[in-house]
Amino acid sequence: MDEITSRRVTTRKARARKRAGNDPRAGRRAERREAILAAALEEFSARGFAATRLDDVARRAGVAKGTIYLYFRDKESLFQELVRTMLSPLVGAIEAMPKVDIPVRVVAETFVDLFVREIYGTRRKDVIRLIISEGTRFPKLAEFYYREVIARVVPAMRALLTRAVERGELRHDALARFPQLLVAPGLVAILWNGLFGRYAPLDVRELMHAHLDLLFGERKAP
Amino acid sequence: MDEITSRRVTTRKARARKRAGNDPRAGRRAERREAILAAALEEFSARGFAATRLDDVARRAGVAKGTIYLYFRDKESLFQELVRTMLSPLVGAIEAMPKVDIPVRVVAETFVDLFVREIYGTRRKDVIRLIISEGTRFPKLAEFYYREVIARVVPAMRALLTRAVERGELRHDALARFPQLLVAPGLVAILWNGLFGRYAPLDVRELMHAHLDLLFGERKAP
Amino acid sequence: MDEITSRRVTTRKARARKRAGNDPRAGRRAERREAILAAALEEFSARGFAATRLDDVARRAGVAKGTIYLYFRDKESLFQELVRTMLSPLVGAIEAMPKVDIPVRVVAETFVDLFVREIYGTRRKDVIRLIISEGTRFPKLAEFYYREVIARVVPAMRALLTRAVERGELRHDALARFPQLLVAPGLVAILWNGLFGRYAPLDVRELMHAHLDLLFGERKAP
Amino acid sequence: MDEITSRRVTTRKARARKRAGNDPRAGRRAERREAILAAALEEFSARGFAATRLDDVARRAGVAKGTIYLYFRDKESLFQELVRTMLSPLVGAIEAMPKVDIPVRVVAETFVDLFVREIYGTRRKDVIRLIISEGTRFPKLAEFYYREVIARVVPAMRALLTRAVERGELRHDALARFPQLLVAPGLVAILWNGLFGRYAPLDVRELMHAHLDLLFGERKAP
DNA sequence: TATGAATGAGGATTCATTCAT
DNA sequence: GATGAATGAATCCTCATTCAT
Repeated sequence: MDEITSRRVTTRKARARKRAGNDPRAGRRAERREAILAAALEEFSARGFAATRLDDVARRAGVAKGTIYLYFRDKESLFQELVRTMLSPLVGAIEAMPKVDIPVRVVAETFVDLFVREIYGTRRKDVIRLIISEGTRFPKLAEFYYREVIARVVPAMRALLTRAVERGELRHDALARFPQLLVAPGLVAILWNGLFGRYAPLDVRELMHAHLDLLFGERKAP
Repeated sequence: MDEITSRRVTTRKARARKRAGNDPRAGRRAERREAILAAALEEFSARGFAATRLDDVARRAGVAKGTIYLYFRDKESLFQELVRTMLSPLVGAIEAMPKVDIPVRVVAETFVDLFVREIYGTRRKDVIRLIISEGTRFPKLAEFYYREVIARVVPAMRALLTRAVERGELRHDALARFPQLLVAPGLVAILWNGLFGRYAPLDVRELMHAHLDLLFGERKAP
Repeated sequence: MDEITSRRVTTRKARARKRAGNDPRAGRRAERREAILAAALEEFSARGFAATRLDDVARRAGVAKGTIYLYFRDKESLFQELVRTMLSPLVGAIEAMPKVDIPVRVVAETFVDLFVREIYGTRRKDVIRLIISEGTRFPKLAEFYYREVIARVVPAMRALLTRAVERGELRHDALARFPQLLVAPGLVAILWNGLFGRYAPLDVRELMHAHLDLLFGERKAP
Repeated sequence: MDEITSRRVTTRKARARKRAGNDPRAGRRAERREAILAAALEEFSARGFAATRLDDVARRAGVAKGTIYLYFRDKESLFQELVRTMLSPLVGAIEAMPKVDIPVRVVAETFVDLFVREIYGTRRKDVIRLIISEGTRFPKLAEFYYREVIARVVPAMRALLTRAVERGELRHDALARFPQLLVAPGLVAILWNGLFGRYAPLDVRELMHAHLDLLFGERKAP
């Protein structure tokens, strides 16, 4: 992760002030950083990494071109920090996943809801799309995503599902072997709507619940 | 689609010869075109549209940079023709899909096999990845793909599945409402292996059959 | 030379206090100015005028970047004042050169010693190097150096040497016509050690005395 | 020297043609290279490395900005090749220096003439100035110059002079110990005229002969 | 047709200078 | 006075596209 960290553009004095919690500039600083990241997300999502002009990011963020370089080493670093920043809350959420045994259908529904609410319903959806689109050219990014998200979520899901199999709640071990099958439709929905949304929008929630119906049988209430 | 057609840069004389079917240069021409397209696929897949240099495409194809422009209007046109060329055989195959009723499990397995063999097992996988990665920036391409592939496959699948529901072969209409659920794992496998293959390769065939098991219950033979 | 003078950025009040000789901030001000000039010498010497960043000068001087502008109009002005400041004591020393006639060998040795001690042995050596390196791009600076140093030293030397010729102390008028011949080896030593010192350091003192031996014949004591 | 070599921007075919000696483009290529180098010398001499704009070099050479990059990797490489190209004939000349013993005064005069004609009287003078000005920032260049020129000339001179001392032609070993003393005035002339030429031009030939007079006593013919 | 040298618009990055705090 | 964040002009370099050969 070493390279995915912003330069600290602060002097000793400023840092002292910040430690004391009374730096009036810290807030403004954070704000600008946010603005740049938001603008970057917008632009990178619309055009991809290579075709995005930092000029446009700056304009959209309402800062001068040079200002971006006060907050991020370079274009690549901005991109990587964007992804990292957007995903780290998710990492936190994953840590907090239930360890006790819960009916598998409940687990699945919780997971689906989490996905719909926290990813599909937010700009994180765009970040996922960016990782998919640019991951090949940013192996470091793919690795970060794998390590911080995938390598935590998949085993956790697998453990839950394996115990469900053992308890006889699931007929097959298919889902336990391939927890990816649970999210697959969610990812497809993200991609589909990005590409074909204008011709035939796909309702994620409907899609996901149809998916759960297939896996676990009809549910009672919608 | 007007723009997704290559300029034919041929003289009147050449065209006359070609009509007579005795142009010794026609084969050579087709060969070069193939070489350029093959090189383009390689480069675009590895780097994405914007980061690909026509210089590299030319070198890989064994032609001069200027030669590309004798076969394709510009970089964008090369990209679009690449996708179109790679997908058109698929479009043909889809046209030939069975109209009579066949047991749904057989349909699904045939479909999965087709996907694994004709897409996952070929460079078409890379084309799919390109559409996913670059589709946002090439709405015309997304539209082409939607019209020529999606808009034909999805309704055809839906019809087959709907009749299966009517025949009582399927408990739910979930799959009929969202035929996307059938391919979702296949797409995820393509993306997963592209991004995380080095850390944790995913076996498509296994994944897809586990998926079918979930949808239709355990099968007999592998 | 108008531009080779620092702006005095002082308020009326401050100036009043200073006139009264009781400004506690005057010392502090001079100190900072020194610090900036020292840092500037270091940086300009190492990187040349164009490649020097004021950021680095500020950091090295322990002040903020903006502070430099409270003491110097701009980068160019800082550079010019640096040279001027470093050379002015030299100008003073030159004024005090002996007018009476002294044996020429003694004059030469005094001159050589002065050069070694006051130029070669100090940071002034770096200033000379800077004038040589950047003089072309700063005609004003070259002119200042010519007017304040060269145009005083050379005629003075010439006068001394001419009288030595008249007194029969020197066989030729060569040295009188070209007093530059006396310092030439000194300059070469400065440049040589700057460029090739790491491969083959040149001992100035040895070099200069060998030079004097050539001009005047072997001396008695080292 | 590895890095001081231009990229070969030629294909296999082109190189084959060149080997056959019938490439009609080779001449044009060499011409352009010359034009760029000439323009670069002009600009680098006038402004120094950092302050020179490749835009200006291109304009002066009558080529487009991008063309420079077909001949030189980057600005630094252009600079280094410029120096190398200008000095290599000199290196050849040095190799051809007399090994047999010749009266020392003749050696010195030959050397001085060579200097005046081949360096002072040509653009090589500017290259020397560039090495002096920029050498600190281009250690590789200083090293190249040291290795290819200095490390050959100085020992050769020293050998000649040492033998002259042994033959009793020279009273001191001063010159043998410091052959630099022979060229020192030449370098000073280069620098002097670059800086103060407009106020007080220095005649190299006169200066050098005055210098020789000092070293060896009055000469017969001018 | 094929070539590849040449072009120049475009975009990332740097850094002197300004100015609100 | 002092600070250092912000600015944006300036410049290097890349690469799609053209065109003479």
